[in-house]
Amino acid sequence: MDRPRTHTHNIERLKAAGLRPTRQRLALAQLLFANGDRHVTAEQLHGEALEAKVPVSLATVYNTLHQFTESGLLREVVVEASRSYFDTNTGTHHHFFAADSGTLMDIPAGEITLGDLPLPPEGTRIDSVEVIIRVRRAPQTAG
Amino acid sequence: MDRPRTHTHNIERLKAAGLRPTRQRLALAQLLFANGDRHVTAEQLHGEALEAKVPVSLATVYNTLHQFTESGLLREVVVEASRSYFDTNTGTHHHFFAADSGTLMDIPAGEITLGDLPLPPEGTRIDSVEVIIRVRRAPQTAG
DNA sequence: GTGTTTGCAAAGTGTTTGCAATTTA
DNA sequence: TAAATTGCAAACACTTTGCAAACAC
Repeated sequence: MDRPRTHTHNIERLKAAGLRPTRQRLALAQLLFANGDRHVTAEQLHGEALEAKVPVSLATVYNTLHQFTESGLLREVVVEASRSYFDTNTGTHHHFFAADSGTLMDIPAGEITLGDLPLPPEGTRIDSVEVIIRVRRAPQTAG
Repeated sequence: MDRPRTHTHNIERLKAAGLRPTRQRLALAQLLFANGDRHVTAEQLHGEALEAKVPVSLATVYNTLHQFTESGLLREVVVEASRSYFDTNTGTHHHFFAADSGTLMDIPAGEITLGDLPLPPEGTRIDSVEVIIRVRRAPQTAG
């Protein structure tokens, strides 16, 4: 009972998304939404759930991440061919990605100015625009 | 002998990259670089090679794509969590991506204006900046 | 000849799926 | 109780790897 507000909030959140607030989904929502914006992989979240003494199967974590994404609670970010990242920030924004460490960092939309966009190919319309700035450990500031 | 120039060119290209111009690598280079900019997946390229009566194993296609990428002959584009795309255009540019059809299209760097970029996180430096514009089949121009 | 490259088939990774048991409403 | 959800384990797609045979120089 030490965080009734967040708990209640998450129940609302799930209900609003049309998802039954099950023990597993609530626990995952807790991990995802309790502390601000996060970027997680399925494995990561699964690990955290187990640490938090919430036994959830990896399959359920995957299912839940996808359900959350479909409901607009999460956004999927594709930066690595191998892993999928899920971002709790669903608004328009961009990312720094450090392949070294597998770390994603948000860049608020306002920090990048995009001029006019080119017209999309015939018969299509723009769905989203994302800027990915790949960074690497700086060897040294100077030689 | 119907395209000695391209053939020779590709031999040079491979040698310059420090790769032995083997039958397989030459054939793949032919498919990749003969007709302007391309975006291919390993499976696609493998299929094309077989069609062109050049028996290459999928493993070799993967190896070759990676060797080409390491040598700077190709660039890898990450837009889908499942597949890897390889782009023969290694210069700075951006992409339209139609998830529907799995189609990637180049956007010349000049067609997108990026204002000042935010400072990269402490201890890192910017490696690349890419804009991905996701598009979808337009339902209709108007309702 | 000698070292590189190929190709097969097996192994690996992250992810998805089928289905019985469990849980929610 | 009916319908949704879970979890296991098996199945999956894509990719990588080990090693003997084939090839390039």
